[in-house]
Amino acid sequence: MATSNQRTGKDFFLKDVLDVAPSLLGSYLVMDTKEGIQRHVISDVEVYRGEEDQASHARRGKTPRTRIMYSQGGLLYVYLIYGMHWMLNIVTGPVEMPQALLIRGLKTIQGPGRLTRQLGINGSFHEEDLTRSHRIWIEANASANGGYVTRPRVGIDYAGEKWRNKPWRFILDDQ
DNA sequence: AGCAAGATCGGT
DNA sequence: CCGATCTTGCTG
Repeated sequence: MATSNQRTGKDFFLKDVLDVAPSLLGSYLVMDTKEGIQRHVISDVEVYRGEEDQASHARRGKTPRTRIMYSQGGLLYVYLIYGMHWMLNIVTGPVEMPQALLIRGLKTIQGPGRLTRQLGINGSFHEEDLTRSHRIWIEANASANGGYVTRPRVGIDYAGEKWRNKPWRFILDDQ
């Protein structure tokens, strides 16, 4: 019997970000564009977890910028860095627990700033709901291989030794 | 109001 | 290694 890929629902995003990260690897980031439906395999993600995490934007608590991270999982957190690169994040976990996953790479496009530019993701996607949006969502990949490696996160030297060294970057095997 | 820093990237 | 480019949040 033919089965089509199904949009990932709310429950998937309500888990702890450290559980969501490996299960997101291999899944499809799906976009509905003028050229039709595009599916990109997610291959590289990074975890930001709690106010204690000195690498996270939430380290200084709830501010206008970080308010989105305190939302229920399933929303997008999209922000501009260095005045030119849009960063694509997925909020995870329950309300009032600031967590997010930075999408660092797809199988076909490496680099968080490069992939948003190529896919046309910008500030208009901020706070978009992945479980309801008609232009962007996540689909499970039945043929995904579960293998991955972990590495320290990139570009967070300011976070101090304890947080700098957390192996919270998750990279799919066979890259 | 002013300022320093930043979850990056592309070119020397 | 360095500059681009602009938002954020802290300081005063």
